Amino acid sequence: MDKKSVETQELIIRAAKKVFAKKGLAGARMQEIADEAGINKAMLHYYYRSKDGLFEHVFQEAVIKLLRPVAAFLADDSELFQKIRNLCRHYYSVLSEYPFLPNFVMNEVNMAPERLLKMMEIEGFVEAKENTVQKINEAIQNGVIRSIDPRDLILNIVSLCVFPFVSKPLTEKLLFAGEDVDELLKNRADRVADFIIASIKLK
Amino acid sequence: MDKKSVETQELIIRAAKKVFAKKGLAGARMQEIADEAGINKAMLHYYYRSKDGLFEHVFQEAVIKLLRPVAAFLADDSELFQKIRNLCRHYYSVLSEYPFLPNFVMNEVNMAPERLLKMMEIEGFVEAKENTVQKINEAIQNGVIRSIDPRDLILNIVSLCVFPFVSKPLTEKLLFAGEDVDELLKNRADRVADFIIASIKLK
DNA sequence: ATTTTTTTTAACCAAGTGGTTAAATATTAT
DNA sequence: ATAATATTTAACCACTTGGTTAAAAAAAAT
Repeated sequence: MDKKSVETQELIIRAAKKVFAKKGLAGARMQEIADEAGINKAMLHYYYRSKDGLFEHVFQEAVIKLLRPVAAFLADDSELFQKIRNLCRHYYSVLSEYPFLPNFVMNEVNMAPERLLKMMEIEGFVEAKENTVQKINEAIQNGVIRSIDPRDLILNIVSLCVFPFVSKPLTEKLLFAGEDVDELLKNRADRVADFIIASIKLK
Repeated sequence: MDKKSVETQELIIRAAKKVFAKKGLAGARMQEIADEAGINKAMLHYYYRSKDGLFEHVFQEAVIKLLRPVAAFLADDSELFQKIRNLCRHYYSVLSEYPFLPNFVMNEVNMAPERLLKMMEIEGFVEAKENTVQKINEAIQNGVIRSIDPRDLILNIVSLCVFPFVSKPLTEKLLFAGEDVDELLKNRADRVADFIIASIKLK
C-alpha cells in the first residue's frame, strides 16, 4: 500500500465530507470536491467509481457518527441520571466537532429514506432500546422519576441535544443575533442534562 | 383575472412545494414539478420566470409559516406558562399539517445562509424576543420559575417542538419501529409543554 | 362574434454535468 | 535500474438540465 495513495484518499474524503455537507448529494459538484481536495477530478473516479459511490462512503460514516452516541446511551448500564448526563456530553462533543452532521443526515434521509435501510446493521439498536425503556419504567415504579412515556423521554433528550446544531444557521441570526453561538453552545451539555433531570426527578 | 389562470398557478405552487420539500432546490426538476401539477413545463416559465423564481416563492412562504408561531409566542402577553402551552400547541398543529417544513427550511438555509437575510423583514422578531427575555427574567425574580438563561429556555422549547418532525424519517425507523409515529406525535404538544413546565416551575 | 389570454405541443439550444480515455509524467516499491 | 503504481493533463462524450420559441388550439372576456 502506497503512502501517497492513502494520503490522497484522505484528502478526497475530507473534501467530499465538506462539500456534501454543505451542498448535499444533488448540489455537490465533483469538480468542486476535486478543487477542495487540491487534486484532479480524474482521481475521484480512480479511487471511488462514481459520485454515488463517494457519497455512500461519506454518508455511511456520518450516520454512524450521529447514531453511535444514542446506541451507546441505550446500551449504557449506569444509573439513569448518569446515562442522561453521559449522552448529553457525548452528543455535544461530537456535534461541536461536526456541527454539519445532523442537518446533512436528516436531509439526505428525507430525500431518499431507503438509503437508511441499507445500513440498519446498526442492530442491537432495537434490543438496546427495549432495555432502556425497561430501565425507565423501573425508575418510574421505584419512585425515582415521575410517570412518563419512555419513548417520549428518549425523544426529548435527543431533541434537546441535536436540534440546536440543526437550527444553528437560523438561531444565530434570529435568536442569538450578534452573540457568539458556539460559545453559548459550549457548556450547554450539562445545562441540558439538568433541564431534563429537573423535569422528571421526584424530589 | 381568469378563473383557470389562478387555478393553474395554485396547481403549480402546490406541486412545487411538494417537489422542493422532498428534493430541495438542487435536486428538484422542473419537469417533475410540471408532471406533479399535471401541466406543461412551458407553463412553469410562463407564470414564474425561472426555477429560482419559483423556489423563492415557495421558500418564502415556508419560512414565514415556520417562524410565525415563534414570533407569536414572543409577542404573546399571556402568563409565561400559558405562553409555553400556546406555542407548543401552535407548533404541533402547524407541523402536523406541514411536516416537511422544518427540514426544508433548515436545509436550504444551510445551503445558502444569505437567502435568509433577504426575508429578515420578519422584524419585530428581535424586539419581541427581548420582551420575552424580560418576562422570563421577571418570572425568575418573582420565584415562579427556577433560574435559567432565557435564551436557553427558548431554544429548549423550540427544540422539543420542532425536532420530532425533523427527525421523523429517522425515528420512525429506529426509535418507533413498527409503531404509528403520527399518532404518537398527535397529543405530544401538551406532554411537551408539561415536560418544560415541570422542569422550570418552582412548586 | 371577436379579441385577448391561457394552454398545449414539440422541437430546439446552450450550458453544465458525471464520467471516460489515453498518453505523458512522477512516484514508489522491488 | 526496473517494474508497478499513482497522478496530471486535457480532450472528449453522452446525457440531463433549465430555459426558449413559435405556432396552433382552447378558453375566457369583451
